[in-house]
Amino acid sequence: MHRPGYFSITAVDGAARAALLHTAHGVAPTPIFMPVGTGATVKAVAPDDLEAIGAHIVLANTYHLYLRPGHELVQRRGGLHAFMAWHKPILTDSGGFQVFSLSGLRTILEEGVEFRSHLDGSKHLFTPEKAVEIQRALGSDIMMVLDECVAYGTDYAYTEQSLERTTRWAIRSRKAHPAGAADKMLFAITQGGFFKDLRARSIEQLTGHDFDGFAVGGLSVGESKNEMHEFMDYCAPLLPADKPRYLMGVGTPLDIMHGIAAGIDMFDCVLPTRNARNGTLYTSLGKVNIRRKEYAEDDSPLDPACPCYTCRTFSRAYLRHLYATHELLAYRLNSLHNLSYFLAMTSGAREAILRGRFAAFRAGIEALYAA
RNA sequence: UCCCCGGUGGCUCAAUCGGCAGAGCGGGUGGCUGUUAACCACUAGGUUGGCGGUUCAAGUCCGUCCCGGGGAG
Repeated sequence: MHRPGYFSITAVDGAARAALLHTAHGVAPTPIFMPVGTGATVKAVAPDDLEAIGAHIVLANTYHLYLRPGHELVQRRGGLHAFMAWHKPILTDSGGFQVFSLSGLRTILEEGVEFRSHLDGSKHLFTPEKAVEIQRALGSDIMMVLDECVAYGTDYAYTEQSLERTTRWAIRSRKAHPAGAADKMLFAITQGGFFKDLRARSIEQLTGHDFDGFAVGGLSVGESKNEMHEFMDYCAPLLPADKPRYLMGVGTPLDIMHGIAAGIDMFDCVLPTRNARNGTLYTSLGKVNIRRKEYAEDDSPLDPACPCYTCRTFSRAYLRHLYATHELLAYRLNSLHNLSYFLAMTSGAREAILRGRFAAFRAGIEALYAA
């Protein structure tokens, strides 16, 4: 069976699940890590490299592409897949998080959110309908509803008011893009800050409607690890078991293992790509800061257990040299490796779930990053 | 030989009228979670070319020597 939106669970291990998510551009195995390609590019990495290291879904951003180069321009080029030459699934974020992170330039109204471009100060209005329209024009496979992500520390009253509005916006989004329309999925985003009753209410309201998947938003906004994990554990089981569950913006290897254990299927995070560009690399031996002097004459591969091009071909000494001298190749090789690592880690988790051995797999990852 | 310009952290250079010697880069290290991030932060590092003088106080003013650059002869 192959139809976009179809989500078939193949195996369950504790709360962890292994499944297949069908989209108009192919089937994605979960749990999955989705590299972030905000501006229609996963920074420093070409699509053929992404495919080679096992990426199945790439993220792009409504806010950024709407501002530049413009969603209509992308549509005239045949949509994002053709434009960026990535022919597997694309998930687009709605711009809700950008509205949050650009706070100060924005005003939230019932109708939508009014904001000023960080590029030229021009004024714009995003409504839930507009966000859907933009994402359809981009040709996204998985669209996200416009939501409001409240800052860590937001009080109960505002968080409650905000989550209710996010629910109303989600319902308007679904009306703008009815279930099953045009082979494109639409995911709702649950909110509720750091109040469990509000989290439960948000989930209850949104799961009462026919969305193709459900995301947990509003985590990794400055809270402690313990709080983040506590809320992952709380929210995941409340989400429908037969739909994909997506934890937005998370996270570190430990966070992802925790999420998978809680029953999350999808993750995205800038960490592997941003940290790669900033010199922090994830390996089977733990984190490696390639800037450090101790690697200056280290002829060993970055990660002896990693089959990626970077690790097969270059020494730590060379990678350190490239980074220290600001050579552009450093960004590509480091990004390629970090993405490889995250993708191998999540596909490894999937294999472990299929064999009923996820707990042991998770323990192995946790041992590497024990604080 | 004379004239002019200069000598300050590893490098390139700031420092008002004489008033707590700084920056950028480089060095060492940390951070980064739905990307305004090839970014941000911390830290080490000084006999201000030498010697003497004036002054409450000198990188700064005076004398002298050394070094570098330019010019004249």
